Amino acid sequence: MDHGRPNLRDVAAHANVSIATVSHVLNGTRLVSTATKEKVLQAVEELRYFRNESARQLRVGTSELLGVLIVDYNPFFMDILHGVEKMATKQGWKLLVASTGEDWEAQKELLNALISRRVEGILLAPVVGATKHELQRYAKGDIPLVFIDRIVEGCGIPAVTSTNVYGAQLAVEHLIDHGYRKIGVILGSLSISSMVERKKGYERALNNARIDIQSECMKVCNALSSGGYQAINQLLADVSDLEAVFVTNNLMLLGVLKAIQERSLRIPEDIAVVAVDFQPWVELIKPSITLVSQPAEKIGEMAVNLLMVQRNREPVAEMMMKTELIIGESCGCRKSPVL
Amino acid sequence: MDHGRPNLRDVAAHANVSIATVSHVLNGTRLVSTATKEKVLQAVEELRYFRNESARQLRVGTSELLGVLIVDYNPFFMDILHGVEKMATKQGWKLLVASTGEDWEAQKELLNALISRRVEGILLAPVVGATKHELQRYAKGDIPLVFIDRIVEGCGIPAVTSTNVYGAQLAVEHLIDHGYRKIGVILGSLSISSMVERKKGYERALNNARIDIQSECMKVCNALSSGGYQAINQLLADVSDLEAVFVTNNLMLLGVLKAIQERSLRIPEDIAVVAVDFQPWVELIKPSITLVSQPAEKIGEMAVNLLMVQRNREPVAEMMMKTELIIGESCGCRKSPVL
DNA sequence: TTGTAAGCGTTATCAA
DNA sequence: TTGATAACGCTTACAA
Repeated sequence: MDHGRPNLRDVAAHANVSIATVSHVLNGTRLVSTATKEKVLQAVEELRYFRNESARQLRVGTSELLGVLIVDYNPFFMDILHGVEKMATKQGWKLLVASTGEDWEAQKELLNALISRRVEGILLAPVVGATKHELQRYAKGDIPLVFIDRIVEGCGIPAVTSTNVYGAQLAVEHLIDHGYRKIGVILGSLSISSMVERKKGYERALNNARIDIQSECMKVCNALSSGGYQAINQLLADVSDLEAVFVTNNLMLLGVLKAIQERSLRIPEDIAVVAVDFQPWVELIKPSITLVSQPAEKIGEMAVNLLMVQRNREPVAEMMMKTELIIGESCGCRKSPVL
Repeated sequence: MDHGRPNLRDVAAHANVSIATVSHVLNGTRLVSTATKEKVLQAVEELRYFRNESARQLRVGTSELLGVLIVDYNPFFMDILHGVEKMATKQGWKLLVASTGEDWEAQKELLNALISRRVEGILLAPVVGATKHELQRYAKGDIPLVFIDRIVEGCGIPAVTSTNVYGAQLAVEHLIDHGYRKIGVILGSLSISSMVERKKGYERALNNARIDIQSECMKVCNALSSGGYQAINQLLADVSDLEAVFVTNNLMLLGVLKAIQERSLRIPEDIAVVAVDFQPWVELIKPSITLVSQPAEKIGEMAVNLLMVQRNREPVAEMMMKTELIIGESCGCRKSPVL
């Protein structure tokens, strides 16, 4: 019931041709004389005809929609979305976007909605609580699924992530090179693979340097600005001789810096800081923040590529994008003065 | 052709009931004995049945999709999207999101795609070059359209914006109250209503204070960080005795601050700064930036509300959300020290 | 309490 | 170069 909208039949009648001819003109799917072609196009214009996609989809089976489930609308996922849209557009696909808000039930409902719409593929940042078993059911379906940013191991779903362990290790080793020994780390929920990996990188760096890992140096909080704020305050309370801190995402960094400013601590003299995720604003902070940067946009692009590979029934696995350590001054390095 | 997927008929056969019964069970649309209900549900489970939305939509006419066309994936539109999703979810709608990248042709193509999918409504940040005439055609259709953030006047399309003129005026008047007379303004393209309005606010403030408006104090640039960077440099070159600058969005502010840092200018002693759009990071800048803040999330929520009002065929017009001046130190105000 | 069947607007296979 | 027509999978009047 397409509320009074013209359909192919209306256009056909208006142009005095058959319904099939109109369809073929619109799709360029067979030769039509220029005369009738023009008649049809004019009728389309006059009646303001717009094809009913759901009818087309029902007949032909392709939705030309890409489902993207992110966690929330934060800058990191925005960069990913940008990359995703760029690649999706090349296929003529549009984006069905939703945020799960780290809620497993919401994610389930959204996955079902996407499957019901027969999207061409699903990009998913799996949510805390996502269990292997339940996700495997979705992997079994004929809609290709690719994890972004995070992973749930052992459910055979390919993923695009970044070299989190290595990046974290690099960052913490850099702190160690500066001579710091009491190094704290602020982590989001450890049910999320990326956080587990960053923790592992932190531990490796300390182990390699034969520094004891102390549980009070490790704070787990909600991965938001507010969490970072609380965590750094706890860290400073619990570890009196804290020299440096590794902050594992951009949102938490905001809270950490806020708390440090409130306490009038100097960076890096009183406390050195290294964090994860580059965002343009960090260049403005004084001293500039040393960061492990992930190529978020590239992650988005690769995820769509991986999806396409998977649709061709080729075997695919995890793909890790290279992180990079961007040296600022917050670690203790001195920047050469600007000319 | 739903590639080997089970459909209602399969489920019905598997449960030994009619196709109608299955449909009714799934939709709770008529009384079914608990016995058969269970049989059906089990069949659904066993066959992993997922309703084909396009078939439902074809039959019933509703897509339960909301089209959202933003300009790009920047923090301001993210906040809007967050609000939009919140309200859309209450209706059970999903979001079809795309960015126009300020490209009129892309916007046209995207609008057509949304209409073809029979979305329940369209939220649109109209693009530079969007002419009244062409947009009116879309307004005539039966899909409700609401402008967000920006407006194209005289095409009878309702909009949710913010009090840009007033906000800008307030900001510039605040600078004037500090005694500044040489006040520059950095604007994005003037084909965008919000920028025109902020310009108007700037001019009003100067006029009210009987300050001459000088064309070299007004720089128009692309509304990105790079644009802000170039614009402030030009401004400083052209106006040797510049005292203050009003920056009309958050992205441009980034570039402006970067240039100011590079030149080692002090804020507010050498140049005072007031800008538009609050983002969390500005709290970390020293001195803190004085800002006109727009309630971006609320704009998104209201836009969906307006859409619904419009669907009920009630008359609707423009709706302006209140901006707020957040006083920082960059204008010359002294903040009381933190306890 | 359940079943039958028409029809939503396309595309694509025949046939002319 | 064009037309008639059978699906696609669902909802929903109407029957039983």
